[in-house]
Amino acid sequence: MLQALPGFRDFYPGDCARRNHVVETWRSVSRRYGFAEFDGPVLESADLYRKKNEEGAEILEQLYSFTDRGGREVALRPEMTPTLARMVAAREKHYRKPMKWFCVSNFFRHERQQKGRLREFLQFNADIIGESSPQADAEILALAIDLVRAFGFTAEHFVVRLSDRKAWMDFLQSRGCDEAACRLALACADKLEREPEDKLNAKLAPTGLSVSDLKSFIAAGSPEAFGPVLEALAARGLSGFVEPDLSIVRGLAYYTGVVFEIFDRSKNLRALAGGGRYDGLVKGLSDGSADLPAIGFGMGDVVLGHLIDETPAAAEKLRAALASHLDVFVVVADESCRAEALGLVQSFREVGLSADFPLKPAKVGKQFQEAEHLGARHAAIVGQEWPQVKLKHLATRSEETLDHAALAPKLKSQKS
RNA sequence: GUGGUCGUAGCUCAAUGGUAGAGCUCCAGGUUGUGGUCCUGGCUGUUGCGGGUUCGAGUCCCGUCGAUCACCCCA
Repeated sequence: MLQALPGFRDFYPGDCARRNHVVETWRSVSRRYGFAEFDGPVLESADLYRKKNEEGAEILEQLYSFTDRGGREVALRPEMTPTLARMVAAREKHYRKPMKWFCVSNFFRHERQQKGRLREFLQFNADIIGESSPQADAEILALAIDLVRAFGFTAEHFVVRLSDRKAWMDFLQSRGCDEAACRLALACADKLEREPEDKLNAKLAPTGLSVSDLKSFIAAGSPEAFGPVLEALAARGLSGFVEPDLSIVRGLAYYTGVVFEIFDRSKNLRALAGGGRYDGLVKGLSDGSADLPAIGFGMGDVVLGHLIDETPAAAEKLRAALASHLDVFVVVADESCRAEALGLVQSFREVGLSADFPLKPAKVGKQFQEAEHLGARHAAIVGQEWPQVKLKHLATRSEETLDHAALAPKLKSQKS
């Protein structure tokens, strides 16, 4: 039997409910922060991604690209930032600054899948464009923290590691590194925990630095630039979620200031989210037509899902959120009353209650079983008593008899 | 792209080279208009696919596809 492509997922009803819950959580927290949702096309010109990655970057290898029927080279989007930069550049003058935008979209990368990494995934992105102050940095960090907290995680489950590319560049330049040497040194700093010291020292040779130089810079701790950001987070009561950690450099070349990654405390998983300040990127991607400072981050659904599953508190919160809740199941106790039952079902649905009923004749006992399986709160029994109807509250097993016309208004008022 | 591990029912897994099984799910029943439990019965397999070794392969060998983990990389 044909199955889904490697790294692509089927969303059966349970998976879909889960995904929707994640998306709705992202959206509600973002709106609380005053961010506006946007989206762009799933398919873009391949040039959009080539422009940003001149030097044979991995991401171009991972592009789902093809030639469309019009002879254009196109690609499924592997990330949002180029699209965002394009959109911002096109209408930059129409929006007041700062622009606080977020999106929840699916992305595609043709790479070998493993834990926390698929070929198609959902990612939340949030950016503040047009504001360079540390207040914007703190706002983005606070959003990232509250986004994770909204799933039931606390400071014992995750941590935001905060670093600063500018501090790194200042340090490297003070040691005489040119641009290429800086890039090389940052790449090595990113691998300090993963590659043996002598190998890294060999790589670092052109920069005139050594592993111990990098380590002592990291050990020097928190640069002054963190001050305002940390204060703004402290004022929100969010200090406990952030740790200055200069060992975070992130792979991308375009970051210019604060960078951060969110990790689970057990460090079982790859980064839950990551981002930073990229003040030159909009200008670069728009060929100079718009020059705006920006900071943003992304959070994927795959690692987040793993962490939820591994954290009892979060898993329980998700389970509770997904518990099915049917307001009322209409039991057709007497088939001769099916028409009346249908009318009753419709009256529930028209006032906004969720209602279900058996599509074919079934014994009353089976119908109650069905009501249970569907997680119904009430059962309404339509039979010989019509126009009177018995209403049963399934959890308490209590019953009352009401006129059919009174049922929908009653349940509706109870619910609200 | 490189390497390790693993592919048996819808799901989770058994079966020394010797007749492919269990639990759960699902479906149907358990006679009068009331429940998640319980009882009975039933369905599903070219053991991922293709070769090979063997009297005989789910089991051993090769290939292939898929899954998974790591490397790489992480926008």
